[in-house]
Amino acid sequence: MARKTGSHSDITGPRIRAAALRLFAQHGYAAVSMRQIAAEVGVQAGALYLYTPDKQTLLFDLMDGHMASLLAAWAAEPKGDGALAQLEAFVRFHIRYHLDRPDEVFIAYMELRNLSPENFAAVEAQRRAYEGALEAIFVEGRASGAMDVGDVRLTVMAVIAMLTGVTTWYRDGGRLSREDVEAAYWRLVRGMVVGTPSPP
Amino acid sequence: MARKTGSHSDITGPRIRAAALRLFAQHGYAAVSMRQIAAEVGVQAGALYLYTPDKQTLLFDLMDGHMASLLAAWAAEPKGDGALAQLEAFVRFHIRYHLDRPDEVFIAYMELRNLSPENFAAVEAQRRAYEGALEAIFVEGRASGAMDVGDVRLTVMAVIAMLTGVTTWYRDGGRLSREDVEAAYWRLVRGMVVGTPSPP
DNA sequence: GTTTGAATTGAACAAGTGTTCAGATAATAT
DNA sequence: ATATTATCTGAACACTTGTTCAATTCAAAC
Repeated sequence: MARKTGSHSDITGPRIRAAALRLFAQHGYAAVSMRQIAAEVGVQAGALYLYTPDKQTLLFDLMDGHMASLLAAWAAEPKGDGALAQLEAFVRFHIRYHLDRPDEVFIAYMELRNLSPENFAAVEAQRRAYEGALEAIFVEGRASGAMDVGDVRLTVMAVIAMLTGVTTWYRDGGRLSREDVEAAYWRLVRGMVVGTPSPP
Repeated sequence: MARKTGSHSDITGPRIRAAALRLFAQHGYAAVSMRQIAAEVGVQAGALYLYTPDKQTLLFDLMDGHMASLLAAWAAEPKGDGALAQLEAFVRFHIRYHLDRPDEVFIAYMELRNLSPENFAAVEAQRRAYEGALEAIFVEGRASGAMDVGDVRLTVMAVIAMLTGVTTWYRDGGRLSREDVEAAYWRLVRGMVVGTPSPP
């Protein structure tokens, strides 16, 4: 036997990416075999190569697609006026977007070392572009006097690490709602950049 | 030929752990073979099994040992009086300790999914104990009125994620000294928990 | 100098790896 | 109903995987 009934290229392609995403996130790129991905889709391993040239490209497409979507979504986000309003928008956007895509986020932060040098450079460039968006907000906030930012680069890295970490502990249906979480993180970030009353 | 000249059990054991640590951190547990570890030590793959029952235990020992050392080091750290002083001690300790052991930290946060269920539970318990140390500081800080902490658990996770993230970007000999970094992060954390002047 | 025992080799095992491809099948176009 | 083509199978390729173990070698004890 060969081709299954109801098989279509435009349905199998996305299913392969979805299966790879799930399995890579759960077990890690190196620990997942092409045969496992194929089994999840209900297809033989050879069929995967109709949709991806190799395993490495499969990983790269997932990460590259995720970063591109992230940048596009932030570009399309309504930002409000003033640096503080933009910072709040960034914080809430980042949390919302990341909580909606835990597998993509996990892969994008964990599988960088499994990318070939060229693929790594491409993903890294997108990551820096995203960090640049937050950096621009801090620069403007400092210029306008709305914020008291110390080292901009360090603050960017600190805030992003803090926000992204939400995916490691937040679970839907838990003690806190997503709105609770957004508000709590915004309160923390706000405290980080609006000068404290009197340093000791 | 068999046994090499100058080979000793008490020298090979640590060298195996060191090689495994380095390779696991660089390429990931699943991507590193026992033969690669053996080659790094200058020994045949079979010899590794004099020092570890299997690959999984090798990983677990590294992670378990790291968490145990971390807890012991924090317990031995001079903490000072008052919740704010203890928080500063925690921040500085965490950064210093983690910057000194980038490979251990990387493994402890990235290879959890490669642990067997029992081993995972053991490491997770130690992680929770460490988080508990920070949680206790926040609880005391709130009780004494020295801090304005919202959700304690969320704040614990946020601060630890933020601090641990320092290992992803800090490089010795770069623009900032370790003292700069410690001071900058402490400033940020302080702002997160000492009430801001006037919420909008 | 001989015996003893720990440390290590090197080969073997069965299973799994990513990838290729000729051939088989089913949907589509005629 | 027939021909065409995109889709998928199943087997094969050469190689790597974690782990075991009899045989070998070296260092220390006597």
